[in-house]
Amino acid sequence: MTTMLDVARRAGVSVKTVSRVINNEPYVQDALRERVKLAARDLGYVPSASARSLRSHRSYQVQLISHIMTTPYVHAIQAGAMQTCQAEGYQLLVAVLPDCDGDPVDMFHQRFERQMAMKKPDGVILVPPFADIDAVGAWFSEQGVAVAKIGTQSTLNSVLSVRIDEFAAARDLTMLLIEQGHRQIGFIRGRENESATEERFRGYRSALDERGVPFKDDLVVPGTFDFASGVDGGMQLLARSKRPTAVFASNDDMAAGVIVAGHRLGLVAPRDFSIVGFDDSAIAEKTWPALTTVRQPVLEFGTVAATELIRSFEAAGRATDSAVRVLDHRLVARDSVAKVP
Amino acid sequence: MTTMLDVARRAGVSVKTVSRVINNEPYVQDALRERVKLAARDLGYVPSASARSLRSHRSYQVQLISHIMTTPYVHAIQAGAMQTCQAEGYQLLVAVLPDCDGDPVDMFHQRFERQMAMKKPDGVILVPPFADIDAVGAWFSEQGVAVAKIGTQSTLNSVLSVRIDEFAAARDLTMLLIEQGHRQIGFIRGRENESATEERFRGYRSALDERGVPFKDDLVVPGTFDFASGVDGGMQLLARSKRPTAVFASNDDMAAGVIVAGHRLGLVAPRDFSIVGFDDSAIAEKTWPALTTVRQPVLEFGTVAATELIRSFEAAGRATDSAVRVLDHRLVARDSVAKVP
DNA sequence: ATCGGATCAGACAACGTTGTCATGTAGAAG
DNA sequence: CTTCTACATGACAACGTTGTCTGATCCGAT
Repeated sequence: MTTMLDVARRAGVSVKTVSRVINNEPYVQDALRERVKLAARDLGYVPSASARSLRSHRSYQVQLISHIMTTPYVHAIQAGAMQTCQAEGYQLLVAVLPDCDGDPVDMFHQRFERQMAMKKPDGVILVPPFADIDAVGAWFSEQGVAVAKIGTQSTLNSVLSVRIDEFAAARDLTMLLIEQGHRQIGFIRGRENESATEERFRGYRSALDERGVPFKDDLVVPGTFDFASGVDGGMQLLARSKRPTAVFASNDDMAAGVIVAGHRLGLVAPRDFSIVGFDDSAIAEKTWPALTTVRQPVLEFGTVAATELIRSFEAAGRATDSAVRVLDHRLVARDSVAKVP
Repeated sequence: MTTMLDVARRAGVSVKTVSRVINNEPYVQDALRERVKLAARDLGYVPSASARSLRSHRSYQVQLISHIMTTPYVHAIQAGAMQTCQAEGYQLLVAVLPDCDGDPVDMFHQRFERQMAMKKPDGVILVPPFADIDAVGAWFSEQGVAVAKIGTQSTLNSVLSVRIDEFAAARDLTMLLIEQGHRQIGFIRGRENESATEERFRGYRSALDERGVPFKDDLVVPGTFDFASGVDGGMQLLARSKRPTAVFASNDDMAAGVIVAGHRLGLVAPRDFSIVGFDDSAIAEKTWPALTTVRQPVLEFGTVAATELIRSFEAAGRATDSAVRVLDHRLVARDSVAKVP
């Protein structure tokens, strides 16, 4: 293994100068800088991450923390974050905290205290539902770790938040249904205690109100963002004698469930009922009919979060500006919505 | 931050003794061992990963390398591997190598040489298509990194391989179709140059031969394991005047595509044609009809690979036994297959 | 009593980098 | 011509752990 010392000898300078060149520090003359770079390239020198982080107390690692790993939403965020991390010379660590009851903050404390001490990540990316628990973000902040939250409304000081305007998106989507003549629109909620659930519902209600469509309590059923709960919700809504003409499922997986529920009842979308999802995840174009939905730039969530995070501790001296990045959403009209006859 | 020195002082021993206790090395008396453990617990001591790996030349990291991050197959493997790594005190790093032409070995060399030098992972997990390129596995082996390959037939010396018997699984699935009276069975292949593609095809052919069903060349169409290619393949097979009565798609995503292709042609499964997939991935139960398929224990692939990997460098002295782990598959009969009228 | 081996514990150096401080140089200001 | 400042470089220690080596103790066998 070639070390800084080897490079230093080859370039005829001290190790410290090599270090300065490698880390782009000032106070090295251009000619010398070039000589060192050349020597490093010649020898195929690569800095040792462990030595570097041992000495500098920085890990060059970003930790992504999620509840579950097998949802396309989390997956896409991971893909985006990884892309950025790789490009910037950071490493993305992925951790999953499985379900467990009790205080989430305690859980985090217990689970991450050890890891934080071992290998303090420079930053963490939090996705829902953790992003929605202020105390979790606050805890990491206290530990001196930069925090980026994804998809949440809740904004905390000194914490970056990346999301779309879920309210507006849900409102747009509902408007589309109303414009097609629907006035009986069922709604399947997401997991409770997540801001997305509430925002999407607010958007739905707002569109109703705005267009003078009466809101009916019994058209709203609970859900948990997963396929099975979509089937349940779909059965509840579609089995009625006077069933809604359209269903707004709070995400695509649940919307796929509603389609299946329809089939079980002998109903085919969009002939017998219209259905919309949310997220534009992979399944949205794999169902029949393909889902009309609203696209979140999920991959971009990941890249933006990672980029801002890295920027924030790269410029360590500057104050951590708690920014909120609201990215654009986009309505994706496919085949699951039809005009009311 | 509390260090070994703090623990040593508190327990009244030398740092080296603390090190021995922490790493479960022999030659420490039980009483002393307990005293040290107590002191460590009292102080909330956690070893520093960077110092440890700087000195011991081990990273306590396992690297998962995949082609693409957004497939449920890779995802499940990641989830399994992570689970094990977390439990064993290792960290799972995830890297994605996007498409690019040229020699894959060159690509790996270029992309990982730097990372290998910086933070030599103790082991790597390779998934298809990389698992199928012997030279890639060999390269890592040469670098002194333990290698585990997933889902590939190709076995290399001193490399662990975790998979199911794809041939037998495909054979079973085809048998099921034949038993339902199908004799015109279309087949959609996977990506070429992956052993899974060939093995599944071999299984299909073998079942045909065994039951005396004539094999027809024109019933086999190409595919790439993704949804869109399933739609294409489905269109090719089902649009014919004399269409097959069943289709074997080499994975579930493509099978979902065939269902959609059917709809486009006005055909409904399983009434107008039967369809089977492969993998039992998440989408298999989200389609209508739900897919009959064969389940690969993908999550277990991850856990087994990680476990064996860790075991292998934990017992560094022992010879690296190049094992092949063949896990059990299971036929999952859902609703996409019907008897031939 | 003496020896030999197994067991136990500690002193010390080393891993490869970066932070601190000291030193040297050149140009500007007095 | 001196003094000051800004820029350039290097010597050295330190980060927290583990590998190596040496020494001490204990037991049973000579």
